[in-house]
Amino acid sequence: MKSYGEYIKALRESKGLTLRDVERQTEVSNAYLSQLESSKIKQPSPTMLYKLAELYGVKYEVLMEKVGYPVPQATTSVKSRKSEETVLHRVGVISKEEEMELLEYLKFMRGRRK
Amino acid sequence: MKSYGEYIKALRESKGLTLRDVERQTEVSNAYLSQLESSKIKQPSPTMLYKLAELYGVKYEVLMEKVGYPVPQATTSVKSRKSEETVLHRVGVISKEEEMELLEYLKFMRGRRK
DNA sequence: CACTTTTGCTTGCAATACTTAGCAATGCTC
DNA sequence: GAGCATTGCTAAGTATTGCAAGCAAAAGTG
Repeated sequence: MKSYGEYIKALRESKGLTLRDVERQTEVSNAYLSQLESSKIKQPSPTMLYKLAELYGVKYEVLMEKVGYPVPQATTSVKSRKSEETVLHRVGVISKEEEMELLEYLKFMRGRRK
Repeated sequence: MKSYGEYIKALRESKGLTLRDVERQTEVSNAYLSQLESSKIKQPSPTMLYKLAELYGVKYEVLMEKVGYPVPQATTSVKSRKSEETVLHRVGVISKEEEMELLEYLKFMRGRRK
């Protein structure tokens, strides 16, 4: 498996850009870019990856994955979509009584706010 | 806008977990968790956020966004969730603020009952 | 060839993520 | 109430991110 460094280096070169070109357009120092391309940085920040993704025209998630971060939509294989985000799922099982009470409270909240 | 710290703190408390409970289940030190909950860490790593998202049953992207990282699908604020057939959804779209408050209230409800 | 500019890279250095150790306050058990 | 465990938190330490400065090799330019 290719290191993420080789990957982003290939991207840059395919666009015919120098490290300093990229520095100008992304505000990331050429020194740091160089370290990135040789995979010397273990955990580059998402912000950095985003800037590069934008400039190179690749998906942000792809870089995230290359670096080894967990990626939202597990592009890799099957992800059980079990944890759909619903408020109910977040707080765990809710009894009927609790549910009723929460609904009451939500109603109250909304009435109050307006 | 509520800080990300308050948000994840509310999540933990709504589940009735202590910092050391979370430490055991996520391998993240309770000291660090405490710092996270008071937003003392400016850029917590995606890996950390992922662990918390898993444990708390929240979408990874939501935490990423709260922290201020770019998110693949720039889903800002309200975001209508896909209509799940949960009671809360029947009531309509729930904003982040409302969600926060509901979590608080659920915590209160549960504490009261025992 | 001289001389300048451009290129990728390395070397400190400040900032900060994350941990281990330990504290004060609260809660439990007898 | 004494003794012990649990709670959240801070302090101090280590490691890593990201930058500014500067270097040697390569590439113009005359």
